[in-house]
Amino acid sequence: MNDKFYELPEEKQLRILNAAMEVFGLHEYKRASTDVIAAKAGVSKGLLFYYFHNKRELYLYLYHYVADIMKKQIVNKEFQEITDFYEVLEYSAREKVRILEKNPYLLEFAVKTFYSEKEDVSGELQKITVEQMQSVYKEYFGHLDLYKFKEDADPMYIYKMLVWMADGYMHNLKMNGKKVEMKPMMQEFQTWMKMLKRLTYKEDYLDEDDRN
Amino acid sequence: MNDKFYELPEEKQLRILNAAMEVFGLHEYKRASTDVIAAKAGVSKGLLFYYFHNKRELYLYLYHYVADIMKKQIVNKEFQEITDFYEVLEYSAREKVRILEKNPYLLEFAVKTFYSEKEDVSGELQKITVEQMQSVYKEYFGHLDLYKFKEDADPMYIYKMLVWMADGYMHNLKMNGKKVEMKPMMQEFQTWMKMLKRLTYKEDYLDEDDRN
DNA sequence: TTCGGTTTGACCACATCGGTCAAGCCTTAA
DNA sequence: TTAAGGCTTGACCGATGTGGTCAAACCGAA
Repeated sequence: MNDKFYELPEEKQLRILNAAMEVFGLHEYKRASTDVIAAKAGVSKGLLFYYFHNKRELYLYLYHYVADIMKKQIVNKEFQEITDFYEVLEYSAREKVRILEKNPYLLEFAVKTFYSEKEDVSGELQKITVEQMQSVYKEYFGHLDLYKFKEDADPMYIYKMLVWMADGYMHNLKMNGKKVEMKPMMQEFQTWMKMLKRLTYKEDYLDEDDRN
Repeated sequence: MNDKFYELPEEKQLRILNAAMEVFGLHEYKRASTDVIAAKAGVSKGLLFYYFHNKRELYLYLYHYVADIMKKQIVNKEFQEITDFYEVLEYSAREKVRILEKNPYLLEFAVKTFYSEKEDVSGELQKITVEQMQSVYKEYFGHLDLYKFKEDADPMYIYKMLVWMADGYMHNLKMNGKKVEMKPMMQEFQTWMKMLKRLTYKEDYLDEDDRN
């Protein structure tokens, strides 16, 4: 890509990036039209190709951009200092939702990126995602107080359950044409967590208000 | 559509239907190519349009076909006679998975059908799905022993949680490029249900082996 | 006023796709 | 053996949409 892109006013960069995220998020790679992206960004197609020499380059840049945002937000100081499993989950859930509110099409883009066939871009992407998943897992479980769990409760498993539920929950919203909003989603998420905590923690580590 | 289609040998009907399910499941409506469908079915494009006069008709037929399969399997005699919430869930889960094993692309088709924009087909579909959802809900909850639940446990809510988890679980599989298989999925599902049962049923209605 | 980088959008060659149809194939019946 | 008629083919077409190009216009600084 053309490094001049970075010298654009941030507002213009964002207009282009967000437009691209929206279109790539709404359609699969091949049908995501550069014409539409340029139009949504309020910019000529020529300019788009001036900064990103071709569609593939734009897509890949976008991918790294999105991945960076998410990683930076989640793996930060505050995060490292929390040692309770459920507190970490709640914290990072909150952060994630905050990002989604700021970048409305980030979610769609991520979903399409993971679930579509990717075609042209396939090889390169597959590698990145797997690596990143593992690194996130490590980050999550490295420094946690796992002794609070009952013997027969596998934290990794609990974690996955919650992820699946969140995933399914969002799909359900989309199916009904609703937007992904912070408040109700966090409320759901907290209900689930409370329940699971009560189920999986040893008696000693349950607070008074966990119990009802 | 041309009623002659029904007079084809079933094997040929299925070849066409399955090919269409695969292609519509893999790509969104507009990019699902009739050329490819015909090729996968081992049939000329001309023949495809001889039986289904246009793409839209084929798609709509396929939708009803799939919906029928699922409904027939789930809402049957055996089903009506089960009155325990969790037994019903397990039964219908097992049935659903059995169907998925028989029709490998049914799942993909269903997912695309619910989540894609549908464009041309939109209006008609939206109505069908909503109605069907409600009818399934009624079917599910109409004749169940809901008194077994603790006061603060909402069965509908539990049901939704399980649906979300299953949804998320399958997406997770797909993300890792794995197939949706019966055994591990049912195992997961049963673990979830056991846990939820222990949490949500009144003490009196828990069997001995629910408790560990 | 000039100059160089930035921005435009008409333009192109190409690919894809839904749908058609004249022609062939094959079974059936006389 | 032949004629009829329905089933099946696939080359073909017009329409649409696409990524990418480029000469020209624009514009701020010197």
